[in-house]
Amino acid sequence: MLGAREVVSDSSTAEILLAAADCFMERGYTATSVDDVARRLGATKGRIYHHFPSKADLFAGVFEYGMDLICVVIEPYRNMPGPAAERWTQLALAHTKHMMRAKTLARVVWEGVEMHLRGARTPEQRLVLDGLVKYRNSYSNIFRETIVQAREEGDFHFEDPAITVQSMFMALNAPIFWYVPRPGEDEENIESIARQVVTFVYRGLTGKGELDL
Amino acid sequence: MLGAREVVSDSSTAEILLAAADCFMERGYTATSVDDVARRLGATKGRIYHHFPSKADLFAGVFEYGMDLICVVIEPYRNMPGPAAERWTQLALAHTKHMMRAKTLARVVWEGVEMHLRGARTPEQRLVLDGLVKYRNSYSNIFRETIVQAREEGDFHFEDPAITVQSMFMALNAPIFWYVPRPGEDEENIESIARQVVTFVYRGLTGKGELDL
DNA sequence: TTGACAACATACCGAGTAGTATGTTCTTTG
DNA sequence: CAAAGAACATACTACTCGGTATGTTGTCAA
Repeated sequence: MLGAREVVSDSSTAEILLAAADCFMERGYTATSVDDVARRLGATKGRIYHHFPSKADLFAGVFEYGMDLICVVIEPYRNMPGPAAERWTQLALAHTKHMMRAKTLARVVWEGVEMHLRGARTPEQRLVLDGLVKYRNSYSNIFRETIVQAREEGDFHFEDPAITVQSMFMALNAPIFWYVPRPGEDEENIESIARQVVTFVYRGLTGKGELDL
Repeated sequence: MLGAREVVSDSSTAEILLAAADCFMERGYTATSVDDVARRLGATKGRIYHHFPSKADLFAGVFEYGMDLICVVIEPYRNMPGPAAERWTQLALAHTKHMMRAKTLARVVWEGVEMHLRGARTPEQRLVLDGLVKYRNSYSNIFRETIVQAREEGDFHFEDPAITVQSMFMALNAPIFWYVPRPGEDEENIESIARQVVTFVYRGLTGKGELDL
């Protein structure tokens, strides 16, 4: 996607990406030094700069890796036949579960979007970020088209699609901020949480109740 | 709240807080230097360090200022008589509108919570952040108690209150990430957006529809 | 008038940090 | 087996940042 990088088949590069994801999640982009990532690898900067031209590109690599993963996760449901509302449910469930399973990568992607919204940065970093956010937008468009179609089919009800997609994603993504994996009871926990979160959003999309102000 | 600082009556200190809020929002905590804040003020570090012992305390000041403000905003509805569901609607509307009107401060508060969730930091910074997050939790407890009461009254339906409160707040806070104030048409815009967002969440809380998986 | 203190500005220090230039070792290929 | 390049490690530079120590100016009470 967007040129530059082939699929991460190199195992050394993949190892760097995972270590970088951990660091970026724990401290955030600016607070993470390249030396931090190297330390976590038991290596030195040399290794990282051999594979990535800059810290920004390392971050971009993690972002893209995270996006690639979640795209694979929801792929089976993208073109599912049947009502759009049911397709949305499967997409949302897969998405939300992945938010918890790959919490680290998900938060890096989040920070990437946040950084982009902040603006600023150097012109070249803008270009990189713009590309990444375009990737991210193509992902969110999958959901957008689905809920719009479900509205046309009479199952979902809302006014502005843009506002609705934002509200929806924020709620679905929420677990990446508070979910803490507990070894052992993980899988059933994830299932239960995802079900509750998706139910909440599903009701928000299907409900007809108006506010009496 | 939590000792240390009296109400911000000093105008110079207040000016510093607002400039700091702008900087923290634009670049984030770590990427914002004390010199950045000083530059925005047309001053130097000396002025800031005269009023705040450290960068962390400056951040804490902004956080506390932001929390003080939003507490004032929702105060009129805290003990509103009548059904909890209606009280929640008023609270949520006031909250969401404030997220857009005071977007800058709201995002600083957000980052404070995010920083706390990351853990790490020095022990003393932990103490400061812990206090701030306690403040923030007392705020979210207002909403928590309201929705639990509304459930007892039969208006809201959900399983785990913790999960529900998180999903709710994420959706209500969403505008701080994408709302961009447009001069002139602000107020009606804010009203419209807040109404749509709160309606979405309201339906999520009241709806009964189950997922068919 | 004067001394004391508040409210800053200026100058500086030590600790990082992104990035580079170069050395070293291992692997692959002709 | 030799030579070339990949995959790092080491050493270094230029720079930034949080924090402090100290200088300067205005204000105000005695």
